Amino acid sequence: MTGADSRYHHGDLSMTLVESAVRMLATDGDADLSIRAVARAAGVSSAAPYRHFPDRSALLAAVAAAGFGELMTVLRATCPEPSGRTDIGDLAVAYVRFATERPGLFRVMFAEGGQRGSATRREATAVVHEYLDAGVRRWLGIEDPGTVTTGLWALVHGMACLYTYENLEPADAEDMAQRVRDTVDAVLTVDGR
Amino acid sequence: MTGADSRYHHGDLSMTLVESAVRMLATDGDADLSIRAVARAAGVSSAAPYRHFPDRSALLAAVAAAGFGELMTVLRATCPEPSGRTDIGDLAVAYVRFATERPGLFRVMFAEGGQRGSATRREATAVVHEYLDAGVRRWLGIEDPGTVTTGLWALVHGMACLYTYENLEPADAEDMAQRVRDTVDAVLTVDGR
DNA sequence: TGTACATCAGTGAACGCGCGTTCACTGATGTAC
DNA sequence: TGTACATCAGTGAACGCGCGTTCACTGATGTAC
Repeated sequence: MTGADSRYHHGDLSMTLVESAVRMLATDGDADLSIRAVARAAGVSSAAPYRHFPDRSALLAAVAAAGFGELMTVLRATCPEPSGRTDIGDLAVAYVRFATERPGLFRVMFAEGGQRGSATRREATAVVHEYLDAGVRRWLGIEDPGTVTTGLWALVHGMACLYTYENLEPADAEDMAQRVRDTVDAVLTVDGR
Repeated sequence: MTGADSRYHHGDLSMTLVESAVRMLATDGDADLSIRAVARAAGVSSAAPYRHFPDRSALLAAVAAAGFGELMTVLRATCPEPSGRTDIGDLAVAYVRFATERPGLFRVMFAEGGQRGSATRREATAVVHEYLDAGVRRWLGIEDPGTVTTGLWALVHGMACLYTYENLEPADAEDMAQRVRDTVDAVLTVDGR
């Protein structure tokens, strides 16, 4: 996302800015990420970011993109090649944990970063979808599991939102992991056909 | 939420403010809902709201509460006593449609309105959960479907989020309704036990 | 019924603030010769 | 190798803005007598 910046002779400010923003969100999940505050955190003047981003929303988009990168790193580290129901459960836990541990970044990724439906955003979410889709395909052995994948993603994403914004009773990390697993299991074994 | 205000001799400003805020969110889903802007929309001075709400977050909380009221009205109108899989599908469609048609209100309800985990918020979401829980109980005929209910809610809420923020390809209302139904069906009939 | 009074919802001006963005600048860097 | 120059990332001051909140006020209302 911040590639092609290495030619800048004064270090890689655009990457530094994104990292500062991510750190701010880690410290305060409700942080507002103003250009000025991010510049301050990065130790540069408030005009400096404009050498790298045309405006505030471009910075937010870059932060969101970095967030999607981190999410994919976490998911792949959890399970490089998901292929069974246990893997799905592990991924669900990792996804929800990512959201609850980094609520600010999660918020920017899915609600604020970049204008809705921008190409960059679409690409980032497509990566998540394809990764999950491949896993579901291996798991169920069906050709095109698109709808199932969307459903599973929505299920996991929904839990992430509800837990992150404390619409479901909070629990410690271990407790939450178990609840997430139980919930996925419960939905997948409903006998409602 | 705005009860006990009828004693104000100058009309019911607190209700007017909430309604103005809801209308602003309907016009612009990304509206920021500042005290001043809401007061302006309601046709009063920017100090007037402070006679009814201690601060901005209290106004947001009232707007969120109104939103939950509207959501429940929509759900109950869709299906007063859900009891079968078709009903679940209808509710899913209604829920997602509510979110995509009123993205601003939806955002305030679940992400911004009132501090996270406040009692009011907890109560509002509990109403949603209990309504769904009763439906799932009638549908599956089991005593305590808590986990299934949570899962279904997360599934539906996840779709609402992903469609609202255009992380899933947008579609017209009818198309979306069909996709939502298909997605719920797909997840409920996965043979992964 | 009429009047004096207490209440209190709403006013309008003011406060201090942080914001996004622009602009002319400066000074470190890399390069052509 | 040394020098003059072009580049351009970062500066610091400034702009105009809308914000949340406070405050002394005013004037319509309801009520006690």
